[in-house]
Amino acid sequence: MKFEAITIKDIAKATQLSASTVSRALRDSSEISVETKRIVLEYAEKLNYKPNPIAQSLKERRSRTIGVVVCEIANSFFSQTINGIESIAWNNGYNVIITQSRESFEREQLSLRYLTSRSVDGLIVSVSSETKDTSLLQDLHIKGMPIVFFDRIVEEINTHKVIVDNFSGAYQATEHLIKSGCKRIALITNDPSLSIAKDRLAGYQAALVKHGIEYSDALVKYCEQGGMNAAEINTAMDSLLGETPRPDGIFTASDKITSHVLRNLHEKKIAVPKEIALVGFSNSEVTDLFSPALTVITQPAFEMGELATKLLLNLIESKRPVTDFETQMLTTKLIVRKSSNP
Amino acid sequence: MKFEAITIKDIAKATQLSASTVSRALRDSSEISVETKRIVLEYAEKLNYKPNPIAQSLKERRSRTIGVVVCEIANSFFSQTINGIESIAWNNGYNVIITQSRESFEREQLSLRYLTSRSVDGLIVSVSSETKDTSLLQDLHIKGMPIVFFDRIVEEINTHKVIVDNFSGAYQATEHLIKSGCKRIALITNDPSLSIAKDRLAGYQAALVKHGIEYSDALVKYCEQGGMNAAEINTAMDSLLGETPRPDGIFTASDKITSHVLRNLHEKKIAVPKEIALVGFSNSEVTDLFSPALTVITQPAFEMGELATKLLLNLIESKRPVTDFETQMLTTKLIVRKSSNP
DNA sequence: TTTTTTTACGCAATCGTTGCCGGTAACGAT
DNA sequence: ATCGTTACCGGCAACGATTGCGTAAAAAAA
Repeated sequence: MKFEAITIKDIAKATQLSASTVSRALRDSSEISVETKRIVLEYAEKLNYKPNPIAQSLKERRSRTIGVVVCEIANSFFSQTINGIESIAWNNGYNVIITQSRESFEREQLSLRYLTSRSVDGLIVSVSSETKDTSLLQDLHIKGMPIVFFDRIVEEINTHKVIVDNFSGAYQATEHLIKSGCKRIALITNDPSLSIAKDRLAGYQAALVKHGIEYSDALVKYCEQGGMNAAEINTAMDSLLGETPRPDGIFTASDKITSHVLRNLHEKKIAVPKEIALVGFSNSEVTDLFSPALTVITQPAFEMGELATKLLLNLIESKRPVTDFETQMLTTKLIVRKSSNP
Repeated sequence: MKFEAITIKDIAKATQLSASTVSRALRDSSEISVETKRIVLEYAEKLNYKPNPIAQSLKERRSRTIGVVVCEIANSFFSQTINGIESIAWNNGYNVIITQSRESFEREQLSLRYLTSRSVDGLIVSVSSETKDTSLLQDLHIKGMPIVFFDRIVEEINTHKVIVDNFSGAYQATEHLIKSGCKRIALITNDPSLSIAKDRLAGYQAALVKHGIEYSDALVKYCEQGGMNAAEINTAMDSLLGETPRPDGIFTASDKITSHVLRNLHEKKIAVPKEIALVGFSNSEVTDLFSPALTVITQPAFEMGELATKLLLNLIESKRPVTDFETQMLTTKLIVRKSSNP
């Protein structure tokens, strides 16, 4: 079952012209007479001719397609980012192919290989929490593949990056918990190898220091799979709740972790915020409906997607190799709700 | 800035063979000697050769790409469906291009034109709530473009379809509200032109009839934009709450509508389920955390995506035109929680 | 040894589009 | 009459991979 589109040759045959003339007429070349152009355009219009982008890609050695690698589409932050990416890409005639690693290094590698073999013109990447080995990305970067990182960036690769001020976001969240009266604040975050985990940990620590609270390793839990499975978070919670004195506040550093932690607290019938206050990174649009309504740090996800795409298109369409890369840092927003208000 | 991949010609030059021989060696043709194959394969392996899919597409007149049109990625139901679509597509060496209409007919048309001009091999579509004119889709279908509809299907086009049993889902939900003691049950649903809205309305009505409750038009509200903006839902709610006697139960027929309605009830400080019970279609993974925990009808979104893709691949890879189409109907699941338990 | 068959490879065309070169006709200038 | 210009258009080649056809050399059969 095939869907046959009409080609330049069809128009050439019908108009008794050569393919090259038709091509030029369609591209409004000055070498073609007005009359010929009229005939060709009329015919093309009638048959609803659309140039075959595959043939164009082959000829121009570019696909007008960008590849996106995120860990999970069904995650508010990333789906919002993707919206931003698509909006800019579409406006510039670019196509977007989305892949997800589901926090698996192996799947990420497969995605990258797939996308590059599919001849994408550039990549927008947020790495998985399993990704320690960045050699493939390095390789692609060196070979000239335009890459923009966002959110979970790879520090050692020098290219455009889009992030939020994770340090200050975490600082704000932690400070807010302190000001709400919490004395022992736990942090549950992603794998420590991730850039965002490092920055958020630093912000958390800085807020503690600032307010004269002693930092304790025992109150910081890392989730290697970033909350993909509940078990990981439950283990972390069990450990935290075993501490004496028990934490009276938890700062969670990702969407999934935040909701899993709240669920865990519900299951254990621990009152939020009365017994334990909760503040978390989350871009979900329904956290105001949670029980209790969640205090969250949100990221300008859509804007991040837009920005990353603009930067990528700059790279792709730059005539000469770019060596001057920038890291754009946007700001987070703290939305105070009940979960942090004992 | 260009990323140059290695081609068959590079291998040909290096091995002193012709491009055709290299091609045949790579495809393990019997016309090529074992020794030559070894040399070629070794070299290809060393340089990490990957055939250029664009060139292959041009030659084979297929892109191994499927286009997806949904109204919104950042919606649990659709993002889960997309996960299902991608999993099957990838396993079969197919690429997925996702587009969103955001409930706009115009954007949907643009998406369809874009995808077909991009030479996708087939389409998976869930139409927008604005879509009354299906002529473009009809046209594509007639011209031989393989199409599979899911969720919001187009009844008048005869092709494969994947849906859930919306009638019985709505029936269950409504009956559950009745059994929970509700006497006046309102329905807030999508634009009535949508297939799912019709089926869900019918299920709602059937449950009322079955239990001897009179149906009233005043208790049914349609949201043309399917809950894309809160205003639409607030208007519907104001109207419903103005009824006397006021509804004591609401059945909401989509993800977005459900959360907007709950938010509206919160704002109006109406106790759920005490004053008004709430049951809604939702595939969000956090409705158990809502205040109160939501009773929901969930759909097997991932499976729907998988199934739709399998059906589409059947169409695409079928040698002869397919005339025998099927409509696969999966079942919904009612998850009872607090919001319906006065 | 001669003829036939088999093996193993190259040539050229193809997919749709476009850049480059070349060619022709018309026209004015010399 | 000859040359140069300009306007307009066609042919060829190429992008990378694939394939039908042709053919030299090697092997087998006569």
